[in-house]
Amino acid sequence: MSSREKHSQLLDTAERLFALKGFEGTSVRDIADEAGVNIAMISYYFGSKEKLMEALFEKRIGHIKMRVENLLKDSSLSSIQKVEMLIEEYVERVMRDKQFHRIMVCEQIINKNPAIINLLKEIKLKNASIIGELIKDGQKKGEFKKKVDVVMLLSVMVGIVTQLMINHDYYRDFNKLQDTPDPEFEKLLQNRVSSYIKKIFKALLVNES
Amino acid sequence: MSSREKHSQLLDTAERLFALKGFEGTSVRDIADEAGVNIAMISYYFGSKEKLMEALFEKRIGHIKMRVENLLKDSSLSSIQKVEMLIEEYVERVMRDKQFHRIMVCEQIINKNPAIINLLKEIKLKNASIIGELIKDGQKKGEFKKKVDVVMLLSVMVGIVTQLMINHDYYRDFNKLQDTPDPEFEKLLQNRVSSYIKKIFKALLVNES
Amino acid sequence: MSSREKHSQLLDTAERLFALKGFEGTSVRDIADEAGVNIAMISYYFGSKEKLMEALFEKRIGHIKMRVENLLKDSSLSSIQKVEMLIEEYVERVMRDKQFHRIMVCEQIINKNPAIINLLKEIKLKNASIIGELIKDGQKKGEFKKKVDVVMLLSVMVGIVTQLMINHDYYRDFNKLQDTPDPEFEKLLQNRVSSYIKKIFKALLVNES
Amino acid sequence: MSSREKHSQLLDTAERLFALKGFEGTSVRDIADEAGVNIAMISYYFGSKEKLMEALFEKRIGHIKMRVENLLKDSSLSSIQKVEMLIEEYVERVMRDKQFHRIMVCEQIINKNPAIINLLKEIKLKNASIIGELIKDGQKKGEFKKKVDVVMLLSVMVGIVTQLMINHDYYRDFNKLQDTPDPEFEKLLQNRVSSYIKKIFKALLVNES
DNA sequence: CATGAATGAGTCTTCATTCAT
DNA sequence: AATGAATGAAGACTCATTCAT
Repeated sequence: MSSREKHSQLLDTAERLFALKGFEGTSVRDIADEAGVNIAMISYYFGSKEKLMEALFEKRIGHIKMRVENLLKDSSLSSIQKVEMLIEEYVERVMRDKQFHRIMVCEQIINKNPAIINLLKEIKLKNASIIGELIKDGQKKGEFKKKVDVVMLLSVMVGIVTQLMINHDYYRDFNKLQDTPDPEFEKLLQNRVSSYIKKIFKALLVNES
Repeated sequence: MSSREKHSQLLDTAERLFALKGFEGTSVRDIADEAGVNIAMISYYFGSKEKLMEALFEKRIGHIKMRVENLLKDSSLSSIQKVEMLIEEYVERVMRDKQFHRIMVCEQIINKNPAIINLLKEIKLKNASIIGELIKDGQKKGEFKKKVDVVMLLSVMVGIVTQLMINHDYYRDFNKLQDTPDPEFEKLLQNRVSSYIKKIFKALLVNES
Repeated sequence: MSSREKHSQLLDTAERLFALKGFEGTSVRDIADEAGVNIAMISYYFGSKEKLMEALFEKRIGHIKMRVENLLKDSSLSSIQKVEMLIEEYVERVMRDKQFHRIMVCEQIINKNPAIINLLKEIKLKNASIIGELIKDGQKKGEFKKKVDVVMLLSVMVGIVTQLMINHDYYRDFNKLQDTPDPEFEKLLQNRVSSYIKKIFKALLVNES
Repeated sequence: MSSREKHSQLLDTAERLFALKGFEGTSVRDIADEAGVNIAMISYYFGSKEKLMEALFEKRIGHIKMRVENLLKDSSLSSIQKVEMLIEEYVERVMRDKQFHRIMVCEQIINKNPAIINLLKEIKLKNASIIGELIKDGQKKGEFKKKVDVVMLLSVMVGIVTQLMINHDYYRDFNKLQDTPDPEFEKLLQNRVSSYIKKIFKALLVNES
């Protein structure tokens, strides 16, 4: 196993275990053992357990950033179409990176590590401003309502997705979808969540006329 | 300090610290010290740190149960009114018991303690069935749409409230409400969240006609 | 073994091992094992390895303080007699507490622990001022020379005693005193050191007339 | 940086850090980093951390040897003059190589490394025999007293110098010499120490008549 | 019934050294 | 000859729990 591979193996294992047992509930020994790597490598590569966590956030945080630069420029799309694409992308991303999203939720609640808190604050502000731009654009075009609470809107989207990630298995049980194969259920849930959020956003954003 | 008082003091302190630093991040010594109680009392009263957590859940879990028994029977209210009252009550409850709600979110994600997991599953099923009844009632009366995804609906409500609890301070900053006094801001946020969820529920539930 | 005994046993063992292998060269496990005490007791009793060291200093530091309050008041003694008694007492004390004195010398040189550095500075200043008083008294009485460098004088005494403590075995070998029994040699060395320092002090202090 | 330079750089840095933090308190990584040299070089060049220390002693130990070969032969000088020159040289040497002297004192006290202990024993014996010769010479010439305790005499010199090296800053403070520039104070202290030791040696050695 | 004292297992981290290149 | 990467051992310390009183 090469240096790069070990590095990456450690990050992956850490992500899995942090999501499963929490940061404090996971020992560096657990991570090293499961990654098949010497325990000292964690300090060697990352400096400390905390820094390992930060490295994990830095690796994954790009996945959280709204990638809408191109979207914003595309004049062939209506504002609501842009918003819908954004929702789809976000839902897909969270469902794909469930483990990291779980870690992130807990970390926001417990907020101990200042480096991570800052990283998240930064991301949130950036996302809010991007969405804000998109909405202003829609307002100019007369597509969207005049008064829109951006943070509330984002909280709606993020909250719903997060909650359904948490209720993932429970949703399956309650709706008697245990026999649906995993990937199919994932797709189904993802679509439902997407379409729900879109519906909600329409109700909250679009001028009814 | 009497036995009852110590017991209660320990639970309160544990709740505060678990919400602040997480379960694993909080030591029984921290709890005992801050509660002004001998460390051995935690094992003595509750059996173990895990059992203390379970006791906390058992104490607070009533707060999570939807209290709709009376609501359901009241024939003077329309279904949508009942739903709105339910939303208001839930939002108020979460915002009041923020600390416990924080703990609960993390515990659902990390899910290590089976006793708690079962407790939560039970609660969720019960809540879903109660809401299910309410909705069926509304459907019979023709107020609500035919097809309603109950778990999705609950996830929308819970997700939004949770996310705004997490974003509490960030929401304040972003909307330049730092100067609004604490209790006033709490009330404001609570109202906004309530009215948003109500609006969303209407859009998802009510027959447009 | 009672609590007090363990406490004391740890201090004694620590003193022995610190004198033998230095502070950094001694592990808390070494100390605990040799003291026949659980390793966790060191943190439990003292807080940390450093605090254990500080406790050791606080216990022994009284031994270093010049105990001359009574001496100073005694008007039946001449100033030079007082100085001689002081020397005797100091030499005896250092030779008795060799282990601690060894630790102290190293700690002054390496000076890492600020608490100990301050303790030592304080002691040094106090000792210097006490000796200063004694000397001023002798000067008033015309017994001592006008110009006396107090710190230099103390350094002479402390330096000589320390050096002979260090050269203890070597002195024995060089002077072919291997066959002299331990306690006898100790006494002999102590007397020689005392009388040497007295002689030197006389030469440095007393008015030749 | 050439091989020689790295070698030398490592020795210098080690000397500085050992004097500052002690042998055990200094890690090979510290040394290598501060020397700007790869960590592996220490084992590579010297074999081990202990061997590095030994190399340091071998490099510096010449500085400790009394250099009196020429002095002894010079018939134009009186014995007491020779002794005085020797004292001056020694004081100057210690004050110049303070760092190494600090290390040496600690190493004598802790005595863990047998190689170094032997080296020091050898040096001490040699120094004692050289001084012994000088004294015997003075005795033959009738300049010195009959009975002289050589090791005691050396201990007096070494002890005083060492103690003033340790009390360096404290001496400055106590005598309100903080404003005297560094090199000037060094010179001043060196002169005072020299003259004190000379005075003492005279009192102990020279026949009063 | 209540508790101060005690403990062994576990935590993260650092260490000097070695090895493959 | 020289080194970046790697490692097992050891470091100090904290933990939840237990037990004698």
